[in-house]
Amino acid sequence: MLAKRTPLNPPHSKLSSLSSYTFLSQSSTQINLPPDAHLKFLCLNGRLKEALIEMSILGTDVRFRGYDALITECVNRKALREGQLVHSHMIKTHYRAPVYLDTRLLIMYDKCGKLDDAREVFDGMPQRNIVSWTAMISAYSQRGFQSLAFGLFRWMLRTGLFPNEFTLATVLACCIGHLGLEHGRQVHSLAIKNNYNSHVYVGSSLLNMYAKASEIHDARMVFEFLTVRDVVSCTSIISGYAQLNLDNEALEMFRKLYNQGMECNYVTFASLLTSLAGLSALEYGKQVHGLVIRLQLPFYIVLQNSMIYMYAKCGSLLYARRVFDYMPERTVISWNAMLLGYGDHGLGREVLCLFKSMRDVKSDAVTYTAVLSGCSHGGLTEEGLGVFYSMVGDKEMEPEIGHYACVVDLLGRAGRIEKALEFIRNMPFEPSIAMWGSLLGACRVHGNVSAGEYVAQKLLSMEPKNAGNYVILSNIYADAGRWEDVVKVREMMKENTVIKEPGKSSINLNKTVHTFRSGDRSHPQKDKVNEKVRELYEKIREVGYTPDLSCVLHDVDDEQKERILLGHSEKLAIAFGLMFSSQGGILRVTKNLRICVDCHNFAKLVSKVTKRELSVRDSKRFHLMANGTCSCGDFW
DNA sequence: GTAGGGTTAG
Repeated sequence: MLAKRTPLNPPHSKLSSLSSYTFLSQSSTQINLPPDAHLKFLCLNGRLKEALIEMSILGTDVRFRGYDALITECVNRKALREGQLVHSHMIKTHYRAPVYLDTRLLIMYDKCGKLDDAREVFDGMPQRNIVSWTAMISAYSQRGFQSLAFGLFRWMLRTGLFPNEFTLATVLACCIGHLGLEHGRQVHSLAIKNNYNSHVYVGSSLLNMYAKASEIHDARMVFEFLTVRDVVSCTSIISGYAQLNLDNEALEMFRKLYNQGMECNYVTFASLLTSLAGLSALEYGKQVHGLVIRLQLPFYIVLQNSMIYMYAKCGSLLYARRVFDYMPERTVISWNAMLLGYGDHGLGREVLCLFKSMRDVKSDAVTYTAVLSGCSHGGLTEEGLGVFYSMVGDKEMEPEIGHYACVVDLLGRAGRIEKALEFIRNMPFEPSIAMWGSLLGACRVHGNVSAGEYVAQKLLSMEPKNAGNYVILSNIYADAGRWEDVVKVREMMKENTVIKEPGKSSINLNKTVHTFRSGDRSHPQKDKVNEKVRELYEKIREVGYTPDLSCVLHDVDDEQKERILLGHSEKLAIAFGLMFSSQGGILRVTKNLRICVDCHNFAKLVSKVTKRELSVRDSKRFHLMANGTCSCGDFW
């Protein structure tokens, strides 16, 4: 109970020679405190000025400890004003600070958010050591000034100073992305030369640097060579996979390390949940949620955000919303994750309602992307356009190319294709692949052949190898009965040696992910599954299904085309789900590409004849199919 | 005294 103690003032003449002060506690018990502790006590109680008066009469050696104690307090409490007072006191009293104290001042300014003042201290230092350099490099790096940080590091090397493990870990963290990779490799060889390579801080910084530059094999190599692994290095490799969408690898890595007894914290789970979202692995997601509760991890916003995203991506909007509603505090990312979830499901009204209720946080570029694409997926054209023009009017948020792409999508979906083309002509960006791609889809839905040809020409010149674009153009010609042109599309495809990304669909049953590929011949149950597809095919033919042969661009007869269509991965996954799931529940299928028209028709009618709800998540959005109709309104 | 991993889109 130091708070109410009053220091006894010993005669000043004795101060400098004293190594401790005597205090009287409330209960009159005498205790001794060293002078730096006393100063700290004054500082803690808002009596900094008294502390500084006492400082003026202390001997040099004691003043060093006193200043150190005061600056430490200021750093801990991020007390800039007090820190500035201590600094000016040092100047006014002509105190010659050793390199240690100057470094502490530099750190104080940095921690109080005063980067320029930190640099001023750094520049004014008569001497600098490795700690001063590292602290300054770290200050720049942590505020995102990567090139300034790296420049300082190079300057340090030129002075002949050698980096320690702190410097290396810091500087590697600012070698981010492809541009940083070259620098990062040089720092890596420096680390090898100095035997810091397997240091756990340097190592995790290093493997993170490689992963962020998409060099995941190098990242893994660094991880394998670590002699000591801790929660950060383990999380780094998992999140490395997760950030590159290598979701299976992330999950496998987590499982392996978890079984080896790795320590997990909220960052580990946040990264893992991103991958589980990618895998639509709802059951695993729930298990992680349960584990987080069992471990009694506190409400870290980052983790809750990841949880919202996972539930939404796994089709459980109710759970996503529950997590969102229970959050004691939210960031813009929490709102964005929820908005994106509603948008993915085509719930435009919910998107707008949530957007209007945003409080305490400022919307960012992602918020607007989520709202605009949500309006588009929900068919709310005018509302979406209103949001876009409010952005244009609001000077604080300059629309980016992605926002313009959303508007093209909005107009296209509403059938206002000429308007969309005009919008593209007048916008301040070069049109992107995404814009032409969404317009081509609009031309198909609205049967606009001439615009479709124009758009396809633009798109194919930018992206000649993407098979999906040819398929949609073929659909457009087929719908118009222009069969000769369908043949031409097929020939164009051959000329361009198009590489078709293999279609893949998966379904989660009994806590196992079952994945099917187009024309799958390797699945152990393939015969039964094919039989089931055939059975469904016969049933839906009775309610009006005809196969859309324009979805097949192989040069084969119609019978063969039908066979190819029936082998599409989502049909296999749906059939498998119907065979092995319990009656009544919703079937959730995830596909890596955009669903084709034929599979879309197939799934809608299957939902009708089997009276089962189907959820197909493709690369664009969710399609919720029930009783023969789809939540996308046949537009995607 | 100085250090490493993280959540939302595309």
